[in-house]
Amino acid sequence: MNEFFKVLADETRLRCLALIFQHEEVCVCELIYALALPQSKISRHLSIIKLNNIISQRRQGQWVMYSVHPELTAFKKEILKMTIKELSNTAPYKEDNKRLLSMECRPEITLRSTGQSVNENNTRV
Amino acid sequence: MNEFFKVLADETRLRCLALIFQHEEVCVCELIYALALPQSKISRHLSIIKLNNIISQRRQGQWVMYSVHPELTAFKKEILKMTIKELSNTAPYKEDNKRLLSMECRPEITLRSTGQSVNENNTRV
DNA sequence: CTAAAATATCTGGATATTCACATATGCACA
DNA sequence: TGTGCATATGTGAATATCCAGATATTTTAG
Repeated sequence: MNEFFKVLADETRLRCLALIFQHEEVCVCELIYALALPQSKISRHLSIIKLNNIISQRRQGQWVMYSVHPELTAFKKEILKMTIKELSNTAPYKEDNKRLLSMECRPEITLRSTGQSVNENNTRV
Repeated sequence: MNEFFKVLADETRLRCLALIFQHEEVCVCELIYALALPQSKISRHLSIIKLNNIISQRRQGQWVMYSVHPELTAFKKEILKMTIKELSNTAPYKEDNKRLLSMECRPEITLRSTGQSVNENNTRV
């Protein structure tokens, strides 16, 4: 359990988690854009979150999409939901969300508009 | 907020918090006994929790009693309440609680039975 | 096959955390 | 005033974490 809180004990990881929870599924390049942080930093924090089974990833062509882990316990999901609700209207979380929404050519949008079904023909890791 | 989770990201601190929340008010020697850890370790972690305004302390004679900070936000209180509920029946939290209850001459009990007045007939442990 | 984009991982250094032990401080009581 | 209990804090070593920059891997496009 303290390992779970260790994951939440870093602002970069909370910012990633907030966007993933609020947008269902985001790819790494969207997080890099929205958080305006170096790619290696985002990628490393995502791998820490994933190691703790909070998120899962799937490759969609050239992109890797991250989403809430389907087997995340109700308790952890509730903690995250409450925390993100608490943070979502404060800096830098609010701005992160704005930047993501203003991003052009988002992979997620591209996938949806080209009719590629995100949930059907792919397996989650 | 990530600072708050940093406090929860350590098992010793979670164990201290669990007993403080469950018993309203406990002193350091009770925590040392219940957790069976070195005194300096308990004291150091308590000061970290206190620095984050999660608990407050008051001196009662020779003892220092710790309790939930009266101005702890509803959000943080709820997170802690949920977390402790989740942990209370697992090791080592369950055993901590048992040991505390089996402790003889607990200061808290002594204080209650003497009507909170420590200066009259308080005997040493 | 080659190049470029997206992502992951390695590396070394800076910083933070944790710990045990020793010591200091505050309090009660004889 | 001295002694002992309860608690806090200083110290240095061991360990963990975080970071930027470099490099590796996978995939798509040409």
